[in-house]
Amino acid sequence: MSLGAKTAKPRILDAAATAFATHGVDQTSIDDIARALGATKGKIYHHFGSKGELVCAIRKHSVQLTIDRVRPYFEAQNPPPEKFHAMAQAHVIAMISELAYHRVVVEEMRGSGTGRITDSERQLRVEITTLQSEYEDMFRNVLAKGISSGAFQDQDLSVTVRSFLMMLHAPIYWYKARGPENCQTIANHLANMALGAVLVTDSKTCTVTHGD
Amino acid sequence: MSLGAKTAKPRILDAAATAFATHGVDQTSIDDIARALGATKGKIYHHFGSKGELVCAIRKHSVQLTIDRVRPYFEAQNPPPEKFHAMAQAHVIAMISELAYHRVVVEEMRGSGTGRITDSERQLRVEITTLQSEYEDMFRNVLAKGISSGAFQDQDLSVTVRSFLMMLHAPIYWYKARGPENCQTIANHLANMALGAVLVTDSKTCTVTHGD
DNA sequence: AATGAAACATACTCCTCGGTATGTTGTCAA
DNA sequence: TTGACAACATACCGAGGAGTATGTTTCATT
Repeated sequence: MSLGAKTAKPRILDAAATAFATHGVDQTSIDDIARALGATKGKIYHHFGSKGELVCAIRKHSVQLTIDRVRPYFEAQNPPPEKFHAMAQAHVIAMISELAYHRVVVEEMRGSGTGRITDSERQLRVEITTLQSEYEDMFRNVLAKGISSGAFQDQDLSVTVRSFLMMLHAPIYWYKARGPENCQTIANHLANMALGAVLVTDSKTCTVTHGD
Repeated sequence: MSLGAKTAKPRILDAAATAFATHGVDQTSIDDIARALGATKGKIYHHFGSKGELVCAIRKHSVQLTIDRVRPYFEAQNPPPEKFHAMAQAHVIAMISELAYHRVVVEEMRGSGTGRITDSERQLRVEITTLQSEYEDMFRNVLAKGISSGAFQDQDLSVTVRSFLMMLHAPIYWYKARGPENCQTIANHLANMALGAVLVTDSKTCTVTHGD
């Protein structure tokens, strides 16, 4: 298993992610997904224990995909600003490239899902949280080094990370494919904004000197 | 009506917003909200035609609250950077101050709600869209002037606005009240980041452009 | 006092949807 | 050939919840 040809499981994930991203998780029934697959509930429940497990599998896949795209730039030997910019750019490209999967993640950001959760779902939840921490830590690391070097502003790391990551998530809500080059443009645009958001700038220290 | 004492309608809105924000819209039944009010469905359905109408009312109120808080700073006579910073700060304070209402808005960002929509709900939807456009236009305006004056980067306005607004929404997901002064700190932090994201900075001109 | 409407409470309908139990088909090993 | 198991399809159940129909109380009006 897991060779070139797509087996049933990933195909289900794709269909589910697309449906969830389009109409929302709660508005999408298992039958809807099955119909999109040209199959029935039986197929889905044969591979996934519950709807919650399906959602979790999508979330995990989303985070994993993002990590895979960003990590190479994290491990490169560059000064913090360049490294940060490259990572941010990779993040946006990830968002755009697998739009459906990442949309589901954002929708489930509030907390609990369907109330009753199975054991394997609890397991998945932990793995997801771990992966997310691992991911955020990469950015935390770059930011910390940038702050030490004096390139980045010295402010609360948690707030900073969560904030600009939120900004880099933005394309999820409004991106419409308009050519592959458009994707690079947007990614660069957002990466620039994110970099500007964390950089120390002289024009900032002199412009906003009036107290609040 | 509409004097100091809260009438039934706003009280319902408050309870609904709180419940929706806590457990999610779809996971919250009308009975749940009624129970939180110490009442029954009858009360709610007497004041609102459907669950969708209730959600829309919350969304509209959320946008209106935000506009009311930001507009004063928009109308002040300041150079774009200062004005932008003040507006961003006001936005964050709005998010934090009426957390529940704004959470509902973000959750409903994907598009359609409950499938079947009544007439008055359709009406509300239009009003909400109008208000949102009006709100975004304030930022568009400031940005445009800042670009003309050379203070802000000349990039796609729509992308820029939606992106940093997303960042200013971030507290919705993680803010926990820890004193009133903490609110100001966070608001200033995020406003600084947003400003940095749009400002022209010399250190940024050496942006990286590796291929992908 | 009589009346009507507003402001709810109660009781019920109806349908969706997650989950399950069971039937059917293909495949592969012994 | 025949079991045995994976990989589904079909049929069904049961709970929860949106919406409604109708009763009940309060209150202002005439």
